[in-house]
Amino acid sequence: MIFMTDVRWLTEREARAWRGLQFMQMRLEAELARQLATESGLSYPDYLVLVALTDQPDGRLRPFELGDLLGWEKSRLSHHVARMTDRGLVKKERCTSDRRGAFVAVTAKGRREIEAAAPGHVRAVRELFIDRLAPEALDVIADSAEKVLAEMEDDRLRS
Amino acid sequence: MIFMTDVRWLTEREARAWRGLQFMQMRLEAELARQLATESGLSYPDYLVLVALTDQPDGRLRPFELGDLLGWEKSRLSHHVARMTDRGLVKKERCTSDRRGAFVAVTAKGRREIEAAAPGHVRAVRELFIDRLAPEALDVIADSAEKVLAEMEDDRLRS
DNA sequence: TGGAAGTGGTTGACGTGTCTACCAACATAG
DNA sequence: CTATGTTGGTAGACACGTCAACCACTTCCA
Repeated sequence: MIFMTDVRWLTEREARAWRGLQFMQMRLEAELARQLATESGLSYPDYLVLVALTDQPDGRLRPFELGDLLGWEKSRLSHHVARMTDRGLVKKERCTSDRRGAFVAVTAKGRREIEAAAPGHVRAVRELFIDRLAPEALDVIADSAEKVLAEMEDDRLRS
Repeated sequence: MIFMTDVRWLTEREARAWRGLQFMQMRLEAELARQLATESGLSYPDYLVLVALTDQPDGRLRPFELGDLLGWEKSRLSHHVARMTDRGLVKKERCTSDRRGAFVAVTAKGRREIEAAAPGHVRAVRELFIDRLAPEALDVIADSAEKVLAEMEDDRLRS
């Protein structure tokens, strides 16, 4: 039986990291979303989908591959792809090898829009985040993220 | 005129930090939200609101103060408080000194629910994040977040 | 003092994300 | 071959977040 007194509350030092991270992330996402929305017709999720698709040689992916790449659940992906299809940014194609399946493919319009949006987005990521931190700090952040993600993955497999 | 060739794309080192951070944050938020939802009746936003209110001596705040504390826009706050009011977690009170204004106050039920939810949430934050990183890494993260946030604030004031 | 500008807060419409349930096709063990 | 479980994907209901418009009150200054 676990009692409340067993809880190890966060120390001031720990809380500073946790709250800081939460706040930074919230502000960064909001600012980047705003920037994308005003300088292009894309939302941040749209952008991520189009990056993943245009990284492929044939500009298309099976939905489950795209979902794994982005870390999205299949339902979310399905909804989002439907909205993007309505706006003509992507289209669906039949999959001949598995009749359940499909492909999500970037359209010409999708390519035009992401090529227009990418420079401004990358510039914003630099100005807001990358160029404000020392390379060593970026390495610590990258190492930390990989560690945390790897251990979450371990947990998932063990359960 | 800015040409695409002027864009300084992210180096592999920079992209590792940026993508890692994004992914970690996404997974952490999802996992914490899931944990809160299953072990209590609260969503993550509910939790944040209740923490802010119960931190106050009188358990209440003006909506704009609460919004500043959480970094939320007033519209978001208004919507969320309305939903929480419907569920009896908070209630609104009149503000006598400014007749436009109001207070958002925790109810007894709200207190009970957050006291029940907090230990599990803090335990999850520790298990998923805090306890998996060295204190020095946490300090670097805290410093980085404060730097990024401070410079965003500077930008905001300058513009 | 009266009107314009600013502040506190709400609302509605709409895009987004999650959960649950569901259908169709595949894989495979008997 | 067929029953059973698994995988790929969709659909609806609902919670959440943003934007723009709005109302009510306050502030301030001509």
